[in-house]
Amino acid sequence: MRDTASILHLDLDAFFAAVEQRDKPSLRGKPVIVGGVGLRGVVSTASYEARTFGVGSAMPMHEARRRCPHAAFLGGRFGAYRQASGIVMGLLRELSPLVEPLSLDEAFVDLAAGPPRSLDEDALLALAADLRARLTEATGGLTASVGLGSSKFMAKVASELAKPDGIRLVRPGTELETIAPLPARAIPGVGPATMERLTRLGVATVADLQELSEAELVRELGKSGGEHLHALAFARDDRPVEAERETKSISMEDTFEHDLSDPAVLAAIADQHAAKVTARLVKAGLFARTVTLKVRWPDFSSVTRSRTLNGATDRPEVIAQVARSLLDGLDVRQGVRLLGVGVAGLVEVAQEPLFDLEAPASARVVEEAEAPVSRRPRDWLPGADVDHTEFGAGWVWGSGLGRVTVRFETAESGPGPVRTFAADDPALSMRVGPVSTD
DNA sequence: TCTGGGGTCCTAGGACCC
DNA sequence: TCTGGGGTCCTAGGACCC
Repeated sequence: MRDTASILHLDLDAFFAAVEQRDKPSLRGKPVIVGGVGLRGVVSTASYEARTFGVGSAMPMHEARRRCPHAAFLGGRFGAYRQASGIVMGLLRELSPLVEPLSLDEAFVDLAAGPPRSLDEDALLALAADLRARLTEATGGLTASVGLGSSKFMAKVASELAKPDGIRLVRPGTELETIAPLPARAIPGVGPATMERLTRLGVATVADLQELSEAELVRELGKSGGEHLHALAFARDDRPVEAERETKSISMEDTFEHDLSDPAVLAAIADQHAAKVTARLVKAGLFARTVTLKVRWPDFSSVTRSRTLNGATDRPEVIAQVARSLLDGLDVRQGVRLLGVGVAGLVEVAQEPLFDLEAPASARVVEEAEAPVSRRPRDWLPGADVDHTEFGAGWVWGSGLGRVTVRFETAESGPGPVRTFAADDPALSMRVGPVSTD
């Protein structure tokens, strides 16, 4: 905690949905839901129009469809989100070198670490207003909420209070009165399980939380969680903004449309996951010592099995072999809902066993994992960018029964016409380039 | 026809070592 | 007629975040 509100937290409003509305003029002002479009998908982001129907993040997609059947349901274009995010993070780095991204749509900035500037209230508010205006300009119409406060915690609380499309500064000295009336759930780190425990202790608000001793909270939540929560309840937070955070783990997992119970099929999927994870490992220039296999059962319970090797590796056949052997130790006859492979214990130098003189993973591995797959029906994900030789740029409105329906419009075009094609129409192709589907 | 995917951090028990 | 005590590593599970 410091005596100026010089920590900034920025949160892009309904980010994924907003990018879709920007690039698809016919969806502006309408409910848009981005998420998994399969049987078992969940909502990633709902536009504010969709939120008025009670649709929110992490909600099962079938529930979202029930609540808001007329919404546009899109699969998501991470290339486009990454591009927009990059523009925003670039603007933040112009303010200060100390920028800590939390995700594609969120970051902290330590304004006291930037060039010499006034950090008084008016100057900070002007800076935030200017930032928001430039952000909207640079991203083609996205909006962000900005919070300013004397700590990470207060900046985050402030941006939450500013939503959507606003600015909020919590004046140093007013932290306690700002947070006291908020629900305890508003404190980052208090999720459903912790809130359940707190409710049993009679806690509903942050003010209630302040009545509990640190010892009581430690007894209920453990040492780390209890001490941390007690401090935040009194707005005590001196965590620094950290620009560089090293990667601790890399993983890939997949929930299947239907549970799988064939060991050979599962082993093949484990291999594929291992190859993709290794490709990312190699791309990052890292080597891993621990391989983890994750399985979710039909009842949604899950188990993990891990093995730590003597040396660190970046070879896909090694990681795949370990994943397979971990899978061998599980009885999959009951069915498997999700299979994941991950690596941890990451280091920057190979520590292969000395007797193993083979070179680290070849470029071939990376190419294989990244090579574009041939076009299959499932590539016509709703919302994906396509090109037509005659009609130009458009996006997938829907597909099925060997057909794909496309709306031809772009961010600049205004609402455009809809046409339907055969799914294998050679005139139609997935768009490649910076805004392609990820 | 419930409940994604990519992460981080914490806890707890057992092995192992000095 | 027993059982010390830290520190570290590994494994497994769980809470939480976006």
